[in-house]
Amino acid sequence: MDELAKALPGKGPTAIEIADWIRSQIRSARLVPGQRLIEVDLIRQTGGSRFKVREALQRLAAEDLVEIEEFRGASVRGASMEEVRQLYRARAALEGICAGDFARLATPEEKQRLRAIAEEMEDCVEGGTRERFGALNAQWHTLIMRVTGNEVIETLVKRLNTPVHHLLFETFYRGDRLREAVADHRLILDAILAGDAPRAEAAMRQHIENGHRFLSSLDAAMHPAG
Amino acid sequence: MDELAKALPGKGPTAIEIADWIRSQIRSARLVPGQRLIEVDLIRQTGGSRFKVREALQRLAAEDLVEIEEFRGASVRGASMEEVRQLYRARAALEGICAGDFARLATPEEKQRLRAIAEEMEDCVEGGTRERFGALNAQWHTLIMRVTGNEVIETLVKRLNTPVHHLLFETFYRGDRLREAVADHRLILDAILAGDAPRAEAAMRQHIENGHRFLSSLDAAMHPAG
DNA sequence: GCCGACAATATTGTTGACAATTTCGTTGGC
DNA sequence: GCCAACGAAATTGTCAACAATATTGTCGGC
Repeated sequence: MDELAKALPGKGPTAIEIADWIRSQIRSARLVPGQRLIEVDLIRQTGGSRFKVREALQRLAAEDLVEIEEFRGASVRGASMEEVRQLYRARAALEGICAGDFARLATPEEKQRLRAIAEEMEDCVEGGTRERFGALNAQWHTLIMRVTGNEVIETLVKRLNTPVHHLLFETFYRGDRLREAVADHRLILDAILAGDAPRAEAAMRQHIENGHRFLSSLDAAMHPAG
Repeated sequence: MDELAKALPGKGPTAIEIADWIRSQIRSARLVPGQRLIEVDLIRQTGGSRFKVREALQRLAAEDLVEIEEFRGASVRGASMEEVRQLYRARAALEGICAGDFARLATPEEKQRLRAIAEEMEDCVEGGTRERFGALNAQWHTLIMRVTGNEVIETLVKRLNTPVHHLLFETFYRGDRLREAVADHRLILDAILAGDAPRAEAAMRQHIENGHRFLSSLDAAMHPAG
């Protein structure tokens, strides 16, 4: 029983906090696609009122993270492989442009910071945990998006990632893919250090396409016949 | 009194319909940034229950289109020029990649359709109305995004556009800018017809950057001192 | 044993009333 | 005339009860 959530202030959690909690449950795969979100359970688990819970579900529905059907309530929406494809294409566009901007605009200190994270990731392939690798990876991508101060893009990418986040830890972060990712990062870093914006952008796009291809092949292996 | 909204079925409008209605009001500048959205008024105007109206507002808040403050309710959120910059950068990335895909993947029929719209827009610069031009422009951009079947990107771009949509009709679609836009479209179309994906992408990015620059200069003219 | 109809339960949708808070007008003092 | 304190009105936040619908379990017929 994970009835944690909020025991902090006198008041109950706000709708945004409840939505964040549900979102984190989905990201960590404690809530899986198709699973129904019963209002009473959410009230018990979060300590929020029914009203707040419903507001939170509406917000999540606006993000297309949950689906609300009349008289059937909310359930976690799973992305189809086709949707995952579109989603990765959007990420390639957004993060690609950020990588180019980074190569053009980042200070030497920022570039060194990027290199430091990349090197720690390389060590992590053999010795570290998947959690550590995932955290470093998130830092790496975020740092690139942050340099131009574009919070809009950062928010969009984070939102695009949410529906597939659990897949990464389940199936993605294994030896082969880790080495691939590290090699991709190396290519991107080289282009950035050389100040070659177009090459940095192209390498970033390739990196994200590779991620999609890997995910796609895993799915094909799991659902062989069509 | 525009208490239109819904007189269709026996039942009242759903939360999504109410949200759509509010969104359209914002897009058409009948609701301006900073304006407060009073629940009672929305109930009168849409015919929805208070509960549905509040659900709709939550959805819009999740889209960052309205802001909800405790005990002060919802108000239309206006984007700062800095945010507009970030937003146009995201659009450049997303629509740029779509233009490249279009050049690579579109059928000859689709390319001809794009050319037809572009030519109608050219006629529209002199003889037509701003509304007609705006509609054609939306068709043009949508057609490019549709060809790869990427609804995710299409939805994102539409959402990114919402906060600035009213500015376009207020200040954007004047003689000079119209001619500029038509010239940009011509460059994009040329690259697409030549099957030159990188050039199409670059031209689309330039087109969107130009749009931002124009908007930015207008803002600078209106708020001269800083 | 399998299947459909019916009842019981569970879950969500809706409404109304009331509490908390802000906003705005008014009054009184200076 | 201006300003602060006060109070009434407006507005939103919350809750509980009830209605509508879906889901589940049970029973009887075949």
